[in-house]
Amino acid sequence: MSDDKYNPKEAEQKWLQYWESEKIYAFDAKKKGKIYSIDTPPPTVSGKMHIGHAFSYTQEDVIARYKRMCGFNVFYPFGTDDNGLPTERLVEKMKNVKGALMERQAFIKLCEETLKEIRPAFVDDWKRLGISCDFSLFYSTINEHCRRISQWSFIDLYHKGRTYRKEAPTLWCPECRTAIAQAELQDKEKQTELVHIEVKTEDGTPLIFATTRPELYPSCAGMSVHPTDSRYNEFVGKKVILPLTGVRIEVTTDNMVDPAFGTGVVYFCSSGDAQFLDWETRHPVKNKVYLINPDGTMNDRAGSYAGLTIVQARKKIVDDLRQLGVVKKIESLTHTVNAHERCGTVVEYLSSKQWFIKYLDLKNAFLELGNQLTWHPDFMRHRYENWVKGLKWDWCISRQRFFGVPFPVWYCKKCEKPVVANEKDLPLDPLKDKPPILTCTCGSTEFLPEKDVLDTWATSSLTPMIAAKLMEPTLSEKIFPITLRPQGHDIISTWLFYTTAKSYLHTGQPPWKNVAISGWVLDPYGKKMSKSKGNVIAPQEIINKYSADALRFAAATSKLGEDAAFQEKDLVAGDKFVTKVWNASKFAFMHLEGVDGSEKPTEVIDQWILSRLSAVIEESTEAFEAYEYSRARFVVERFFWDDLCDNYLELVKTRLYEPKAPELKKSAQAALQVVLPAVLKLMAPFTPFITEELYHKYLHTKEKLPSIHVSSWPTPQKRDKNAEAVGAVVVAILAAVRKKKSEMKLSMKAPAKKLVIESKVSIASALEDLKATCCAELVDFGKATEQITPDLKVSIEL
RNA sequence: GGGCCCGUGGUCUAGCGGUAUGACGUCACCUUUACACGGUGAAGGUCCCCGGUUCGAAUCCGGGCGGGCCCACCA
Repeated sequence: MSDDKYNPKEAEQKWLQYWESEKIYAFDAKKKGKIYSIDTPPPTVSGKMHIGHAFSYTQEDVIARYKRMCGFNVFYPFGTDDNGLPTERLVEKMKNVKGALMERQAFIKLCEETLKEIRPAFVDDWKRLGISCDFSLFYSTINEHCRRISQWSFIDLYHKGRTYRKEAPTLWCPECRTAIAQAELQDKEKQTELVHIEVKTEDGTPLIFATTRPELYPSCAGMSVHPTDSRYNEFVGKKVILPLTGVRIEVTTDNMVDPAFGTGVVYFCSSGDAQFLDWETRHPVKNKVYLINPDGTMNDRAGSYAGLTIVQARKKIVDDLRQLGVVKKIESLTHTVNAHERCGTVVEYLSSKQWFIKYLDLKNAFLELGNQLTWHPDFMRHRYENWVKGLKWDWCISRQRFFGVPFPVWYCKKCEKPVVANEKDLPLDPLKDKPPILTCTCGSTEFLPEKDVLDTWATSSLTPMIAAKLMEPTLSEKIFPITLRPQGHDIISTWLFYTTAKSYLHTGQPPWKNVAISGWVLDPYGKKMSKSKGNVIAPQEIINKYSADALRFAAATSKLGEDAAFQEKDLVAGDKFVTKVWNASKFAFMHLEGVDGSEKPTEVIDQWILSRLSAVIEESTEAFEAYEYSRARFVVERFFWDDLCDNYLELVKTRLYEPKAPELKKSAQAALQVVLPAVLKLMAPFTPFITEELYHKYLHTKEKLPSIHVSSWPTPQKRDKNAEAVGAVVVAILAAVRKKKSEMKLSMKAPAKKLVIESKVSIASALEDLKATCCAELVDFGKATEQITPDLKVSIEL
């Protein structure tokens, strides 16, 4: 027995299979009582699980396991997000194709097949972590179930008057050739040139403006200066003539002009320009000119620049202006521009027809909804509020892509009136299916299908409903609103906000009760991990090198909402913990053979450890209830290592091996048979594999449950303050003796000739245990010399 | 420019009103019948800086400095 060792590789595989085959984590639809439901984040199928996933999914799983042991019927589904642009990009890369150049249905089929091929291995990474999802409650955001709900959502909002279709300047990605939403923007540092161009008024006075976007020059609509800028007073209200195009425009004033930037003169254009949209609200332009094509090239209205890319056009226009002698200066400039987060391309604003969800009028309602949520940690609510307050656009939900949920919409060929599908026919594809009516109100019988697909967020913002509706209606009503939404702070402005918005629009309620926001995993130096920096740590390799338990142990060190630098030493610590639990259990259960439960803890040291255990159960439970799993892990680990292993087990060894009377051993057994199982259970949410192994090895026959993970969370007993006080003094004396022996470079087994104790707390009841552990030959109570604590002095003679 | 978070021994971290927790690393010692993947001990800290509140501050308040994230601006 003593040389048997724990092999995590074998054991973890064994338990993974066991949990799955025995359906340990299955949601019990028939069970009565309280449900704890989780809106599990569906990871985007894009390669592999990364270390950030490994940490955050562990953190939510720890909570799920705790709740399950507390008796909740835990509803913990698992989904994958494999809809839309990210999948298209992945498939294009894997299969070396371009969606835009393929036949539409062939590309969709290729996406579906590719997903089918890679999904199982992808999901396996999550299973390997030991998360306790019910994997039979599975969804993919592109499957029928999700398409149905996603299309229903659109129709519901359409009938509620919350969707509209409009031709308007929209954020546009020229690389992906689709409209995108505000939330999909990312900052990008860019090196560019600020070109100073001279124009003249009608009477010939020169005026110089500076721009980073000279390619938009053909659509120049006006110029502004700051109203208090004395340099330009004389220009206000006058017209200037643009060289090259000959267009006359008026100089106006605008408070938004920064006199210190460039020359203090702003020119604004009626196309491809974020600034214009803002300027236009104050300086209306009658004839807008859009210069840029959906693919990022210049169109016919750009005259001789037609067909050039934006970058080419910029160069050519500057060259042409230079030949006219009006380019006065070119400065280089680094500035931040908006780029599409999926591909990094600088976005443009293009006028196109798109579907929107109208919600800018609901900011206050969204803020109120955010208030109704319990945030873990609380300060994360500011991120949400900040985002809601800063919303400027309605939500553009149409995407000019292929692999996504189709809009359930057709248009009358004659009057363009949209025709929306019936709910009972969902899911459908207007490119394949017929509209629900034969004749439009205008009399026409011809309809055109909508070709656009829905924004992926339009579907993933429905996950609470998608999850709940995996169950039959009466049950899904109990599951919704979901108890917990776990997610990262990077997607508060997308996933969290959109989900809240949709829930409000459909139901008027918040989608969840709690949100738990996990932090990032940074590299050991505190920098963000990225493939380009080469500092990525693969969780699969970590699990192979250590174990899933060790990885989870490390993941549970960082608090919710806090970024944590990845430290390999945390894995070493996890590994050591697993070994230590194994050995301590082996020791304890070896001495518990033959117990019948009639043993009573009569010795004060045994009462001490039991009382300490109760204190730890209280602390751990309290921490878990506040979603502070890291504190829960910390207190249990300290109790286990310090109180239990280093002190208690040493203090009772003599009584266990060579008891002076049988009752003395029985008293220790009475404590051990409570403490060890409790520690295993307190640690089960963190290290589910080793605790399951030990449960089956030693406790299964007694409790007769199929798994420690469906056993009950320990309950604290009444504390024994006297025993706790005695225990604390005994531990302090033991430490003093150990220190002395260590200073003398002696073995801990070296005898102590004499020990004198001067303590305000009487420790007479623990004397035999202390004496044996210190190997003291003689113990006296009386005046001692060495101050240990204010209430304790000892003298040690070796 | 606005908001939020953070700043503790070499490194990471706990504590968040009574001068400091643990891990890793370093050093010394101990083969003690659960564990050498161990045990015992040691060295190592102006708790970012300056004010204030308080009998007392790492902990609360104000102001700096430094780092990070989100948002806005960027002609």
